[in-house]
Order: sequence, then C-alpha cells, then structure tokens
Amino acid sequence: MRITQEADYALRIVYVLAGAENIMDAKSIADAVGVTERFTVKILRKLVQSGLVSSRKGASGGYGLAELPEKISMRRIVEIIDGPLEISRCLDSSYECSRTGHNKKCCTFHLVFDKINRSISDKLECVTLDSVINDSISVNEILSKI
Amino acid sequence: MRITQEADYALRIVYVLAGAENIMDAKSIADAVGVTERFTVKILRKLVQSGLVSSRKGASGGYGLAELPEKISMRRIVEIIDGPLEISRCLDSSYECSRTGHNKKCCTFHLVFDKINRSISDKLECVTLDSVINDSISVNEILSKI
DNA sequence: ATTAATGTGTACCAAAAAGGTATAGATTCG
DNA sequence: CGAATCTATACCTTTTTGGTACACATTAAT
Repeated sequence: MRITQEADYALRIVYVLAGAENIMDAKSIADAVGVTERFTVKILRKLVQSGLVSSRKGASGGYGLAELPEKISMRRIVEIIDGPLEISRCLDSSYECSRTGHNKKCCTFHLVFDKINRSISDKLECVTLDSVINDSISVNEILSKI
Repeated sequence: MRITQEADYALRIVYVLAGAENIMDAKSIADAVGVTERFTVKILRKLVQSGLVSSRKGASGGYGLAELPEKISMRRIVEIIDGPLEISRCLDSSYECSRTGHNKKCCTFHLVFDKINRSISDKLECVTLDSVINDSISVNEILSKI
C-alpha cells in the first residue's frame, strides 16, 4: 500500500520544476532532487509523454512544467508513474474477479474496495501542487473537507 | 498503491469465519475462499498470532474469530498481513528521510504524505467487518462521513 | 557546416518483494 | 495408540522495482 519510489521522485521533480524560473536541464533537476541523472531522465520522459512537463531538445534545452501548479494534482503525478490507483487486484478491469462468476460470496469485497478506492483517489486529486507549495496547512484544510 | 494478494485473501478468510457457526478447519476455509490449503494456512497463522483468530489444535480442531465482527476493521486485517500502512517510504521510521538532514526543500512532502496516510488509514479503520457483512450500503454511508 | 550540449528510445540487468510450496514436528480427540 | 489437525521454519519461483547502458536525434552557438 505504497506509491513507488519512482512516483515519489516524480512528485519531487515536478515540485522542483514548479519552483524554477526558467527551464532546467536534467542534471540540475537530478541534483536538486538527489537522484541520479539517468533515473531522473527516465522519470522525466514519462512526465513529458503524459503532457505534464514540456521539454526542449538540443543545446540549452531542458524541462519545464506544461501546466499551472494549481491544475496539477498528486493523483495525476502518481498515476502517470504507477498507473491507475487500485487498492486491490479485484478492481483491475483486466482481471476476472469472481464477481462475474459463480462464487458470488467471494466478492463481497468488490463494492467495498471500489468505494474506498474512490475515496482515496479523491483525496489525492484534491491535493494540488500549489497547495503543497503555498503552505502545508492548506493541505490540512483540504483533506479535512473530503 | 495496492494491498497484497495475501491481505486480500486474509479479508476473505476473516469474512468466511465471521459467517461460520462453528470453528472451521483449514481445508474448509481454503475451499470457501478459493485458495490452496497451504497458502491459507500461512495466512491463518499470521491471523492467529495477531490474536484476531483463535485456533484449536488436534483432531476436530480448527479456526474461529477471536473477536466480534464489529470490532474488526479492514485496516487491522490489512496491517496484520502487510505491515503498517505507509503510502511513502518517507514515512517509515527506520528510513532517514531528508527531513532530518540538510536538504530541507526535498521533504516538503513529508507532512503531506503524513496527512494523506492518516486519512486513508482512518477510512480503512472505519470499515468494520460487520458493516461489510450487513450490507454494502452501510459502507457507503460510513465512508461518506469521513 | 561543425561540434558540443542536450533530450529520446529501447533494451537490459540486479535486487527485492510477492506469491506460493515443502517438510518435519507438536498437539489433541476418539 | 493413531489419525486429524494446527505450528514452525525454510525454501523456491515469478513479478515488480529500481536502476543502468548505449546508440541516436535535435538544437544552439560558433
């Protein structure tokens, strides 16, 4: 029940980019976050492909946010790296959970999982990058309202 | 961001035990849940060691719930199998997150992770076994109130 | 045009975690 | 006693995670 290390780094990368005035090259981002350049680059590629981060190739190129911090949720960043949020395999659409079969008793949990999942997902959606930047107390307020 | 398959099975095992009139042997539980007996036994041992399930050895022995379904939360079952709920390594007490070091900027996320974690944990704590048994709508109500 | 600085794409690899199995032993009922 | 049942430890295989390597494409500056 944990986001991957890669997703954790991605959050920090996006945070660093949000605080930067100009575009930053991979090396600078890596240094700021404290991860190797190679691995940073791998994460950055996923962020670029998703449209969250923009890149400029060539000499004096680099990376910058493609969207405003208030539009970027933690859920989005985590899902770009880790894929859809699913607290149980049972929620995976490509997995034939016993709900569709004989043993109905076994999937009493399907609905429960779904509700909890939605609830967690909503929470992560509400925490945007700018709320993290501005102050942590606002995160507190936001979460208490869900 | 997923509970393990083992924790998923544990939930179903506890659910089956809650619905049983008498104690059940490992084989019967395994059949009811649809998991191999060996693996079921492995999970049952953890549940017994935690005090959630009681066991009787010897011929005509078996397993039963040691507590009332209304006292058993999903969080508890999941934590027995998967360990403490931590959405990021950063929250692990044995991990030296950069909050305790130089690069203060890097752990802006510590507080945020902590809040979200608490919030998820509270949700799983509120969903008790009996609320799952009685009807799924009650789960809906409970979750909407958190 | 050339070259150095930078991002891109694909493939690969090692360590850790998850998922599951095997075997030997201890306990209790009948 | 002996069959049924739980207990304990160790082991194994597959998948996921975390990370690296290398060849290539693009651009800015000269």
